[in-house]
Amino acid sequence: MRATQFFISTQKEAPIDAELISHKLMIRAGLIKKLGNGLYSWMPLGLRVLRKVENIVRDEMNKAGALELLMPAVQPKELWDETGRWAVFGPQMLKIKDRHERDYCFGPTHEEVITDIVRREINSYKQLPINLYQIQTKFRDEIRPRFGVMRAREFLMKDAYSFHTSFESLENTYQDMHQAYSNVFTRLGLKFRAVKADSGAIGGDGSQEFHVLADSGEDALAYCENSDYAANVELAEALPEGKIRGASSATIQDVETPKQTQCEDVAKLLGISVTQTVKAIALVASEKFYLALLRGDHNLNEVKTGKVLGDFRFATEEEIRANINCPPGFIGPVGVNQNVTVIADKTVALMSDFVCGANKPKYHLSGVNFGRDLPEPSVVADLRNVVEGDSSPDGKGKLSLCRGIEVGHIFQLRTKYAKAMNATYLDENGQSQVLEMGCYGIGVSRIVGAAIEQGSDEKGIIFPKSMAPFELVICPIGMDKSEQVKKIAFELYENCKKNGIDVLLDDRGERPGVMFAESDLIGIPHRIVVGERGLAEGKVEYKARTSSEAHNLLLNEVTSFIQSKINA
RNA sequence: CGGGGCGUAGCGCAGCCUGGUAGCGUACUAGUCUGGGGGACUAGUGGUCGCAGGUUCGAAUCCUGCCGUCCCGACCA
Repeated sequence: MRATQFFISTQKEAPIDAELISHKLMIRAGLIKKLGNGLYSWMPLGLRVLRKVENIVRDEMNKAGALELLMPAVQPKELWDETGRWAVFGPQMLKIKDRHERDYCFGPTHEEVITDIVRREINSYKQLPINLYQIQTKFRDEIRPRFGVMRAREFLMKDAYSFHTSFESLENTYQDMHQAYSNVFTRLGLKFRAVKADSGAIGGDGSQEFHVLADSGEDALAYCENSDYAANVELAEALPEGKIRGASSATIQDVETPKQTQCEDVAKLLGISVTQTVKAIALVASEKFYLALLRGDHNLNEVKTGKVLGDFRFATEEEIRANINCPPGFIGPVGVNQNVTVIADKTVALMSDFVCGANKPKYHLSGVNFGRDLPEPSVVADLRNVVEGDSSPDGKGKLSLCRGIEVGHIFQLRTKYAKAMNATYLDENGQSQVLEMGCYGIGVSRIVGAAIEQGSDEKGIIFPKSMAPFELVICPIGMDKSEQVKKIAFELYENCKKNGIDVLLDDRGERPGVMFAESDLIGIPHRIVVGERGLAEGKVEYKARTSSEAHNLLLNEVTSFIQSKINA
């Protein structure tokens, strides 16, 4: 591609509303343009990157035996009523009406549509298993779109759906998809990790997420250094230390804590470890008032808590005062009335001689013990987020934490959708059976942002070679002054093209600084500079995007050298 | 949806408090000089100051409402 026949529109300054480095650089490099909240146009340069990602995803899906199809983006309400998800998805689904006032949505996902296709077309066990996928635009009316294409409302997704006669068959395909996903992210050149995950609104039984590792990621991940255990913190099991509660030795007493409302401050005042304190979090679920007990240094895990209480919310200050007659900051589980249900994290349940709120302003209690000073908690469950150093649930060491960007998610849906939509087949015995189902998503457009989070420097984007918009840029210097430079640059360009190199010839006649700054900004991995200086010796200059040093190449070795770099 | 901020040229901003000629940087156009890391100079193009009301002789500026957008909390590829 010649730059004069292409469209490059870089900016020196990033828009003020861009927070993440990837968002800033994608705007500055002119890969995307914002149209509205969570809506982005992919400019020709950005689309080249997106297509490269898409093609790798497609290739690996095909290799794994999945079949590509394309379903409508707009879907009728009736299908969603069959599974009850018209209501469940709620405002996240963009609902629209046609001219006849019929209800439709712009598809946020396609379980219903694919299940409808399969129940009509698949009748026999002989046709199974089958794995169908598409790469298509989705729309989810996110509560808070942000970070450019990382959390856009409209985005490009690869979604695959498999159907089976047995759970065993589903597990096989699930493993195949797991491998295919690993292949995709490896080929893309990304540092990633597969983790156990919560299934969320999609539902089903087992699920795993694939995360690109980045400090800016929105998800916290826990993993074990000594084993392959890894899970989203939403799900990662938090084990208590030890198995039995220590004996009580202290007597319960009031301690004055005039200003200390947080466990850390109380611990500091008393000169004890924060791990000897217990915090009580007031929650309301189904109109009932709960106190959730956590160790002072632990945090409530809302996904886990939701599994215990169902839909819940934090209590308001008024509700707290009404139920325990005490302002927040000094509340605790001792001496509460019958309206209050105390639930405890597993770690708390094993604590003895602990410190907690006294249910009167400016006081805490120390030396508190279950069974003696207050009843055993009504429920003991895993309610907290794991922290660095917790024991790994597989018993093989300690957990570490890192952050990730979710770029893929695979689910074993089992019969959730097939049952709701009556998707059946006839087995070998002529019996009607419900289909087993799996589904597998990759956020194609998100991957571009995630890759930039992993690869950039002060000059701009450092794309992995798999996704760079061009593999090579040729920068002729003083092209309009030197016929020789121009001639050689064009010859090199033609030669590279002939050899299958994805090359950009910067024939705009820009000054060298501009060409260098822009090609670095957009992340082209390899650069050849053609100038009179080098040509006098029959040489051109090569520099890698990631290297600070350049070196000379003989003209006749350029294409083979670049090819070796690209294939390395 | 709750809390906070911001809407002035493609992008980044000043002007608003104290009402009276709409400005700066960058980008863009033309020319000259330049020519190995976003170069210099000169001359230009480009804005119904988010929208609608109101106050006023006069509103980017003051008041009211609406809309958009961003940040902090609950969703997801």
